[in-house]
Amino acid sequence: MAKIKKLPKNYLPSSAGRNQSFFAAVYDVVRQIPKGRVTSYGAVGAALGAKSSARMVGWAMNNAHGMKPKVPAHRVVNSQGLLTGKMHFADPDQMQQLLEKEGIKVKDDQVQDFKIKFWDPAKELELL
DNA sequence: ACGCTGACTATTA
DNA sequence: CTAATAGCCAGCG
Repeated sequence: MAKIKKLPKNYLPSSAGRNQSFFAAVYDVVRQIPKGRVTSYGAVGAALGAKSSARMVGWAMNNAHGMKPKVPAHRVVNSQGLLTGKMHFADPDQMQQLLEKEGIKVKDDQVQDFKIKFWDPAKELELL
């Protein structure tokens, strides 16, 4: 796997061909999260080589609202499997509803079987 | 340019 | 178990 260190400026998304920003990479990864799976901010960051920048990932999600390519931010939860960012959705309950609709059980803002539903981009996209 | 903020995480008490 | 703290780094005023 090509190791990406600290988000090089010349990071080129799959087809964008344009060095957007750290967010482009984040969105790209988040969009690839399979239906019925979830991942964590730290995992996404780790896949980008910025494992310590989980906040940046979350912050990127904040910017993801209104993105043309829909970003399934509801599939991204914190390391505990908690829907910490649900409050940032148009409707707080939307996040849980979407997850449950995809077959993910959510109880009290917590993803059930989180370790089973967890999708690690760094591992699944190792060939990227 | 400087300081504050934040959809986080891991560590320590 | 919960609470507090430090590390992290890109935006924004």
